[in-house]
Amino acid sequence: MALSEQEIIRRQSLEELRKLGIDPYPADKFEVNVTAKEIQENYPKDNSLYQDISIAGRIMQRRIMGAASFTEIQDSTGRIQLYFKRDEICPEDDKTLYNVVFKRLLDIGDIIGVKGYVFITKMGEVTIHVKEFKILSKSLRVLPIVKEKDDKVFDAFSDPELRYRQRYLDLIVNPEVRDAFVKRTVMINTMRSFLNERGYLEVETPILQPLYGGAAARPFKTHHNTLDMTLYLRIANELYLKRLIVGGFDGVYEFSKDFRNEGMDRFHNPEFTQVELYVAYKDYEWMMDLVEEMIEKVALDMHGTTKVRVGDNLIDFKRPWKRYTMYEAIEEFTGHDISQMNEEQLVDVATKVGVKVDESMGKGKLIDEIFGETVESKLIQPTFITDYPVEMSPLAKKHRTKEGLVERFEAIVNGKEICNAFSELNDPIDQRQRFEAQLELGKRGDEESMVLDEDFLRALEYGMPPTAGLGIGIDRLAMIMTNSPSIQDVLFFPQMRPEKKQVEASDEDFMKLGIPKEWIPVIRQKGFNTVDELKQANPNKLFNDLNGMRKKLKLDIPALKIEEVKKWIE
RNA sequence: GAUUCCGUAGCUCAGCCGGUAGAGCAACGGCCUUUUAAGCCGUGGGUCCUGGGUUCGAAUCCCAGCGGGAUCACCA
Repeated sequence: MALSEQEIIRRQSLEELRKLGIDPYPADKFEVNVTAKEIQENYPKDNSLYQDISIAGRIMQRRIMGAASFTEIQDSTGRIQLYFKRDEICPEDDKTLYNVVFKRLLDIGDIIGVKGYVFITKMGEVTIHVKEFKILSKSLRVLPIVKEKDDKVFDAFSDPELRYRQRYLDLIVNPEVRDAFVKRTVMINTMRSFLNERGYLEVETPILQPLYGGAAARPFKTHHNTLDMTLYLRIANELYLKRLIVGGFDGVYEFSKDFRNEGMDRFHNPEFTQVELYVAYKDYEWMMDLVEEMIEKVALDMHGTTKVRVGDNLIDFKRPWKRYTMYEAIEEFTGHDISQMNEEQLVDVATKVGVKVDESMGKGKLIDEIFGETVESKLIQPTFITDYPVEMSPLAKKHRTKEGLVERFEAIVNGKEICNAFSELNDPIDQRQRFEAQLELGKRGDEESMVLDEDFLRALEYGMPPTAGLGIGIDRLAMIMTNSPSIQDVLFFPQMRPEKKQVEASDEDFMKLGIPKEWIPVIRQKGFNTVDELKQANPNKLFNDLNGMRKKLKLDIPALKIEEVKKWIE
């Protein structure tokens, strides 16, 4: 890859440092005894603090004025200004360390360690007066420079493609990105300790599964060589966790990466995270209480309040949340009471509210579609929707009193589902029939219908206690809790198409054609990266272009002759 | 997968009624010993995403491709 002018200069600086006996990548540790944040917070309150400090970070800004300079470094906690004074850095006659190393060979992006003391400048900024500094890592690429004044950001590093492909850069340059990810971890930690406090066991179950189950989705398929068999990446871990309940655990949970081979958009990434929880001897009513309590606690731990701003909405997670049955919700938002309707009447309502109806849709699917079309996006404040049609919920227990429904709920926040839970179906004979009904749906053309898992049925036949189960979409919840409009903002490395890798000929390949070494950079500069590309060039044009570049770059090498050029590409 | 918008210097962007490119920041050379997206003077830096086409001439117009965003479909 051809280097840009600035990259070449940085590599030259690197060499110069080495010539001066400075290792740009030293091996020894650099002891840090304070962070930028600690200084910013505590020094203004007590000016006797931090008079002998050692701190390290990345240079983010430099203002050089003759014999004194200000530099900002950034560590993992934030930024702080450094004050460099020539005669302090270089007390003797030799001013190289300041004039050459600091002023010329150091760049924005380099990582340095400094020792000194803290003071406040005339402008009122907490600053470290540097007594000595050490280069800890030389940066060879130019950092995008984001500047800020009065809360206005200049030259923001905002190109989504660059930000997602080079998340490390995004994290260096955009502090709010870093915050969102820290908050995501706070969220997960809160949930984990909430569940641990209740005595539930965190477990791990297979990601590679011979049968995929527990949800309705298309899987990723892979192959195990030794066993010579197809394996699937899990789309959920439900069926394995329930096997553990059969095995005698009272409560198990798993934070799991699941994989679904479906479309990608701002709410979907092919791999995503869920937490699933199963608790024996409980039901879905009990689980609703748990969800409310846990999510309220998440909001409090993350924001110190139950109220969270998400886009234009202020969402309040304070308990208790609203609860509707699905039929009530549909009636409230559409005026249609569908609770007693048959398939034909449902098709009629669905069509009226704008659902595209097709052959493969059963009664349950129709109700689900009507709900999705008319209700879901209108539920902004946390709301539980309960009692779903049995056809849509092959793993949920039949409702204790309502025919055709199951004991299931979803929590909807900001118009999106964040969790799904039920009283788990533990009747093995009913479960077998439900799987068989799924197979029927599959035959009708539903690509996401579930497959029959014989071992799971065998486990149920041994007997599973009544159990409440829950799945929470961690990424969705993180989006809401961090006010992120896209799932890509809460995943460090969202899925992307791979970058195009350019094939390039080596210097040797070009030299084999008889091209003098000093001309190779010129050829690359002209955009010829492979021998083939070069051979396809018109020799006269190539000859002209190369000599033109020689002139433009004022190269001190003899001009090419047309015969030479022709010989290369014959 | 469909529709639509976008792809110019390291970054953010202008130029797009066709005549081989500009600004700010960053870089380089000066001046400046507490500055504040520092300032001032000067300099350099570009396969204008790729490939075709139209044209005397394309960053600019047309077509195709690649990459990305948004919306829709599937889904969490």
